[in-house]
Amino acid sequence: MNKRKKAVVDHAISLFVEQGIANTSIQDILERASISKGTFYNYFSSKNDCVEAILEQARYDATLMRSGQMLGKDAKDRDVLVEQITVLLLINQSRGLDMIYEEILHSGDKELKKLVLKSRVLELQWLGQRFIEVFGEEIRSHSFEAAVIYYGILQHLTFTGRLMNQQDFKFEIVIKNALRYIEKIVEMLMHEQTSVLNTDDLHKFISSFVAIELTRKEVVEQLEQFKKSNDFTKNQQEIMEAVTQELEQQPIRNIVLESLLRTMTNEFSDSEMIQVVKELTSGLWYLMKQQKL
Amino acid sequence: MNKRKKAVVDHAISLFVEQGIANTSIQDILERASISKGTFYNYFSSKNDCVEAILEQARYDATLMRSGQMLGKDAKDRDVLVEQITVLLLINQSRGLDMIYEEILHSGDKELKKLVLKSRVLELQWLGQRFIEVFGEEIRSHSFEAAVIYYGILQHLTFTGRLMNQQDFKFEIVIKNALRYIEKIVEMLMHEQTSVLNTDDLHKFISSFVAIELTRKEVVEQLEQFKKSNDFTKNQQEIMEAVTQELEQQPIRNIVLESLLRTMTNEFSDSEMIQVVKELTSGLWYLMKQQKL
DNA sequence: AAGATTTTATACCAGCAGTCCAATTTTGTC
DNA sequence: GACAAAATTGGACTGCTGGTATAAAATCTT
Repeated sequence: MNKRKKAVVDHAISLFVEQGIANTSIQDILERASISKGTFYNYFSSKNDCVEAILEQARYDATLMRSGQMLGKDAKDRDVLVEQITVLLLINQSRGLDMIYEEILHSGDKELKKLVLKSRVLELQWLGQRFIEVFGEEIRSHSFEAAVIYYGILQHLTFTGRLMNQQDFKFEIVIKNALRYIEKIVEMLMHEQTSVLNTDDLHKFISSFVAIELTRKEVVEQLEQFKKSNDFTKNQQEIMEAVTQELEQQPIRNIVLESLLRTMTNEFSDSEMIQVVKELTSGLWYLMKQQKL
Repeated sequence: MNKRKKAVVDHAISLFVEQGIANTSIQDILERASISKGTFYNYFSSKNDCVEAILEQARYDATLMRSGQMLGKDAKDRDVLVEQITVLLLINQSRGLDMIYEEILHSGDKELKKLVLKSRVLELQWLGQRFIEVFGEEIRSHSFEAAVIYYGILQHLTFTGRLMNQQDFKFEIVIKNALRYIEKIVEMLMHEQTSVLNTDDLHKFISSFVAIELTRKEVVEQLEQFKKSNDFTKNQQEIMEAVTQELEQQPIRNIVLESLLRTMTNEFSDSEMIQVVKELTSGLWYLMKQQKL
């Protein structure tokens, strides 16, 4: 993204945080960013487009940060999980993004809503996955519901804390406490089988956000398609080749595939294909974690 | 309220539920309600005023319903609590009010936000109070935090359930499950003293929503009213007298008043007046902390 | 220096909330 | 039923919004 464009985005964020998205007019943005209307509409096709750029940027930063964070650490370690959640909440809060998310999520705009919803579902899924890693494979069938409950506790407590403009409000404590609560709740969920979210609906739901309809074969085909084009760097070609190879193995070595996917995402991060690549990898990731590869 | 005005409110609600508040123009309301612009602005001074009327109406209905519900029932009975929460959620959902609440709460409009916030805080306080009745006096200091957590769980689960447009989503089950979760959580809260919400801030916060409009004079008058009744114990009469005296001093010695208020709340804790007394004391507490006495 | 691109500044459109007001209809009262 | 008071209508008007269009100026490329 252009340097100046990025500056506009930053100014827009600060305005949105200060007075909400709906209450911020484009005129406001123009004045704060010291640009003309023409320039704004040269960068963004609409106000929504500007918000989308913000969300995009945030999601990009978050995934980048999180993937770097786990490297070489124990997936079973609760403290690592706490740290991961903390970091995410902190960067969201420091930028005021969580309030923006909430506003969009409860506003009328369907396009933006879908975007935020998508990242939230992915977030919940990620958390559910991490719960499985930390609490054990046996909670798998309740992991998503646990994640939903966990976020509920977290969000309401922080929201109320912020409302009370409590100075000594410490994220880390809430995160840790809630984690211990959720541990007990998961126990009860398993012991008494009292799920609320129907698992069938759940899979349908998640799939509608993640490209679950992908099968291994389809991914391979798509990668073959890609490779025909010549617009790729050597690195990009090689990593695609490696992924294809791994996908054609039986059984697939998850650890290897995981590593390759991470690298592939990195390798394409500056490319225009990044969106497509991300959908592919997240689809594969989902299949892998669901053991459906 | 006028019959016709009520019809307008109902039409407005249906539109707000269908397409959100922000996305509903006054023109839309005029057309659906088959009235002219002049009439609308004869009823309401603004669009916000119309929304406020809706909220007012809802709050009125809710309190009416809830007060009738408890008559002659055991305050300690968990099933009664479940029933109370269920009824409230059901009427809110059936009218689509909860979505309206959420939209307002996460929108930019400060006036409406304050209104919704107020009813939500009162709601939380009520729930906390009921938790004390059901789970026992010893959880008092954690009751509000428990209420916050409870609502968090409830809201997130129902939100996600609705998102998945799950047909077999049963409120009652969520409410019951969450109640058992909260039981465990309260246990942990008490056992390990890991509150997140600072109690001092909490009192300030709640007080800012309850009985702000109280002035010192009004409190004194109300206490005088009380003292005319003979239904009080000697202790209760004496503490009321002491509070009155202190309030008539200039300047008021905060430390003394604080102490007296605490004692008064204690002394009335078993009385039916406890709610009124609490409103009085929290109002005073707020004034005191705001140095407006 | 010439040409391409970006930026600016402004005028313009339609839709919005809200005001104002004269004309009309409904309603209450005798 | 007559008549005054009150409620309702509907349109003109203001000022703001998001968004379009465009000619002139500034900046970048080569």
